[in-house]
Amino acid sequence: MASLRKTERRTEDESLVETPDLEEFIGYNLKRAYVIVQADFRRALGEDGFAPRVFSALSLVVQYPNVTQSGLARMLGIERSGLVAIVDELEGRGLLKRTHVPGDRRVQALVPTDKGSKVYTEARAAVRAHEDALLSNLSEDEKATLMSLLGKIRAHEG
Amino acid sequence: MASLRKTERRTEDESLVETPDLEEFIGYNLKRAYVIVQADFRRALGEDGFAPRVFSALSLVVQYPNVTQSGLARMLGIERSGLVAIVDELEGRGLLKRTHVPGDRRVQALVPTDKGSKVYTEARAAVRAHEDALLSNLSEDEKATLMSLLGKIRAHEG
DNA sequence: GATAAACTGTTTACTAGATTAACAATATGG
DNA sequence: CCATATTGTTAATCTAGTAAACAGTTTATC
Repeated sequence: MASLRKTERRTEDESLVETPDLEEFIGYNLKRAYVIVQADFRRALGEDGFAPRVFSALSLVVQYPNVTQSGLARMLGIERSGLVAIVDELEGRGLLKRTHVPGDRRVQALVPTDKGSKVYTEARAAVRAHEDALLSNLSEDEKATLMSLLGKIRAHEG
Repeated sequence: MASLRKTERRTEDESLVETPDLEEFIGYNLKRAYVIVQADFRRALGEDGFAPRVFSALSLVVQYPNVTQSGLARMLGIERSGLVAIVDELEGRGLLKRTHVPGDRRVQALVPTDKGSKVYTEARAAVRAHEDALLSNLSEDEKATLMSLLGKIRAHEG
């Protein structure tokens, strides 16, 4: 009998079928995994929680107070124009303020409110809990490895 | 001096800043990595290449000829309604045919045309080349590990 | 065999996320 | 001073995807 390539297998009826090409592709697997994590994120944060990108923006504003919108967009890897709605939402919910900066009248630095910092800390705990639960079938080592490998892909940023 | 948690570091001006929380989250890293791979996929396949999801659909139709649209949607993890446009595109480009099945007048099985099979094989080569190039900083072992870890996340599918 | 329930492909309406191009206000570098 | 660049913003557009409804058809149940 001819040897089988590792991507081939026998089906119930003994016809020869390769395992789907798709499963060989990192991109496809990345997408499918991302969809799962993202859906669970939303489920975990509930009705009036944050969308992932809003959470990300708040996170950076809390950790880098006085960041400008341009700077924040750059960090998030999105366009300035796309950030406006996100900042509008966070400002509308009273979680940050657009403040202007003495030396440059173009920029408005983003500063978290007290409520923003508090809400962020709670949301972060919820996100951590969601990831811990969802990824409970990965060991700490495996999570670290995954991070590191994703980091190698992210090295192509910028 | 107090010890620093591993997420803390000194900045140029010696103020204490944790590394951004965001970077701790699998979801965020997954998303950023996915954006990069997806963008490179489109760049590599060019103007009138396939969008990732159209490529995925064609792949499955070639490997599972006579799959139904419902079945294909299930495999791809999307809604039946969302698949219609994808199949329309592939049929419009002459890469597959909707054919009806003797025993069930509801379903139309999807069959790749000769052109469809040929075009798929070429596209697959292009996608492999894109991934090989983009992920050239990962060893084969690392790629296999990444696949396996993404698979553990995908275990939550269905 | 009648009737209820379920499934298939489809259309329509909608939402989310994102990009591009343009703009006025402002800042910076020859 | 003048050209160039940057900032935040709006408006138009695109893609990917969902949800709800529908007609046609099949399956299950009584």
